[in-house]
Amino acid sequence: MDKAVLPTIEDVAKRAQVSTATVSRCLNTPNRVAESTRDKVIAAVTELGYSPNFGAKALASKRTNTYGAIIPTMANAIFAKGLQTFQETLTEHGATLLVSSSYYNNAIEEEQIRSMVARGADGLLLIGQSRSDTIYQFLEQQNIPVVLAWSFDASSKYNMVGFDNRAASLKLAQKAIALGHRQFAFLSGERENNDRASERVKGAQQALAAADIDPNSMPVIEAPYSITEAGEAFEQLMSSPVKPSIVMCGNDVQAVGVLKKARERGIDVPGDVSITGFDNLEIASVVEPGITTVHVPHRQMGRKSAELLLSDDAKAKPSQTELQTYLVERDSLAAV
Amino acid sequence: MDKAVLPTIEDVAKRAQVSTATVSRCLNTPNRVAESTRDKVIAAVTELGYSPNFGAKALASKRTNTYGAIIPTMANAIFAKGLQTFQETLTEHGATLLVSSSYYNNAIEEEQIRSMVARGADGLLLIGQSRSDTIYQFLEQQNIPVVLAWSFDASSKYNMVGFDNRAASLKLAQKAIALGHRQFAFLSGERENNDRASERVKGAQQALAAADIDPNSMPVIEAPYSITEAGEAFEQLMSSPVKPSIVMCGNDVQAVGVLKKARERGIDVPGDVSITGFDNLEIASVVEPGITTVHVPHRQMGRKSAELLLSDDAKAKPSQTELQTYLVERDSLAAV
DNA sequence: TTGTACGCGTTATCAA
DNA sequence: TTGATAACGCGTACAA
Repeated sequence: MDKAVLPTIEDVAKRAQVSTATVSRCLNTPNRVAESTRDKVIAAVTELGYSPNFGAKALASKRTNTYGAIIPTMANAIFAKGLQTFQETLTEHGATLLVSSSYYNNAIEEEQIRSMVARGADGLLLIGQSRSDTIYQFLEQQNIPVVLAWSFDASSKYNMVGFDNRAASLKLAQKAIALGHRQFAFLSGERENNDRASERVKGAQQALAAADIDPNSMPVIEAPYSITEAGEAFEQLMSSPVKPSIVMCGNDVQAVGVLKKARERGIDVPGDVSITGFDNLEIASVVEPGITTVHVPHRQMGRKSAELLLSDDAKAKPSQTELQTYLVERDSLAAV
Repeated sequence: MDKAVLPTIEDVAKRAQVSTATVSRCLNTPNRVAESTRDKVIAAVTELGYSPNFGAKALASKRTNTYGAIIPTMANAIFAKGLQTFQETLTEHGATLLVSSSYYNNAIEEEQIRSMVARGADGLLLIGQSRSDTIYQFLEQQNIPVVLAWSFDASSKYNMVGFDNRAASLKLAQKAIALGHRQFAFLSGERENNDRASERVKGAQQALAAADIDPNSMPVIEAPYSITEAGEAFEQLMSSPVKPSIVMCGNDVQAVGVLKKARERGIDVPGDVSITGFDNLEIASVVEPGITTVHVPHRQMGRKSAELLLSDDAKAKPSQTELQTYLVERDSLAAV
């Protein structure tokens, strides 16, 4: 069976006895059409089951009404959750979502950006701000609205919807210091090209410095955001001559990995060592003990990003929206 | 600043001193072009930074090289994981992914399907098989290749890449029966328009019947796939006069919710009650005790679905691919 | 192997 | 408020 021949705008025009221009106006700017003719056209449209050809529309209008999101990976729940509301908001406004992933790799991300632009994306959601000048230039040349999310920088020349990773991590570290911790270790995500990860480490270092603890006394070790690899990193950390009283983790997945490994090794949490996470994923709330962490408004970020992209403001002067985080205290962090 | 004027195929043609037809051939069927001219064209393309206009290409070729996935929600990790590999596979083949979500609602899904078709999707990934005849007819009329995933039905007239939910659940129930359980309860996801959920319940019922246990002795209660709501459902289940020795859950999220609530109520797992999950998410492996569950090949499903859609087979005779599941035994299920 | 020329289905400009 | 018509940029017969 051949692909059924779909009705075109011309078929509708003939049936409604108007011009194609009128049909087009009916669909796009209905208030510029007399009600009587509008009714005729709408009738013809429904009778024929007409729906405008996407390619033709894109070609003529130079807009696709689709927006792209390039995230490190959907397998990380924080991005999946944010993406979900991003898509919801787009859908509410009749727009469509294109998705691809960068695997925390700048070169791949750059490729995806170019590909999405070539696909006619009307705007882009990107994560964080560390990428090459080349690609920023490219985006400016193409004049594609962009929103950078999950990070925040008030002085950025781009649209941002995010939160202050450093400040949040600093607050968490201060809490630990107040509980008497002095010997810190940080299990971070890979920091190259990941400003969220590096800011979280810096926040902890800053808290230590402010409390007159040498920031260099805190070993920083990197591992992927995976339960097993975080567990291995934890063993490495604990095999050091001076054992930490607290291990701060780059996110909740790592924290849970550390907790699991600690359990296997008979290390009591928080008796022998305290653990903190980041993100406030469900997983942090169901383990025993619950992970003390930072709540991040992932869903809000998705929504605000979409709204910004859909508004015309995104093309005008850049806007920075800072969202708030807060501490979630559970039992994995205790007084030393 | 206006949107920069992008180079067209004509600009490339002039620069390379060939016709636009040759440029087009160079890009789409390079083997039909002499190497020497090909080099000239490619040089011109890179010098100008040319990239074909998406709308024009779609209009002329009647293809968008874009595929749509409509899933219940990305917030459920199983779909996020499957979607991730689906997208990876598309990207490997130079195709792009459109995403939207149905919230387990048939009417919304139908709307999304129509929208994606209108957007020129070359193929669609859908979850499960329970939907209206109307929409199946629509898909056939439009002659859009479709793959139904996460379910399996060898007799389907559509492409399927999935697994036997009923058989997997049956196996799990049999294991429990072998361990001496007789008093079952089932905490299911909402079964309306969700064949995966209803098949899982049926599998358990079938196992009971086969063991001469009255399937009606197993209360079935529905709850959303959420930790807190599963916990509430569990309380309801435990307030019944005859308490179950085992609660089988529709998925791991529910199982974890039940476990958490049990802990709060001082109910020992598996001492007082056994729990089983479904999906083998990470979350099932990090709680204490670990959740006995069924491993589902989510990533494989994503990949196979994409491959099928990208191959021309998807348009030809429907193909059914059954993937295998297996039991993951942990400590939440024990002898009674 | 290459070029000419038309068609794809809309939107948008301009006149009426 | 409506209609005629020229773009929009590419693919692809068909011809050379």
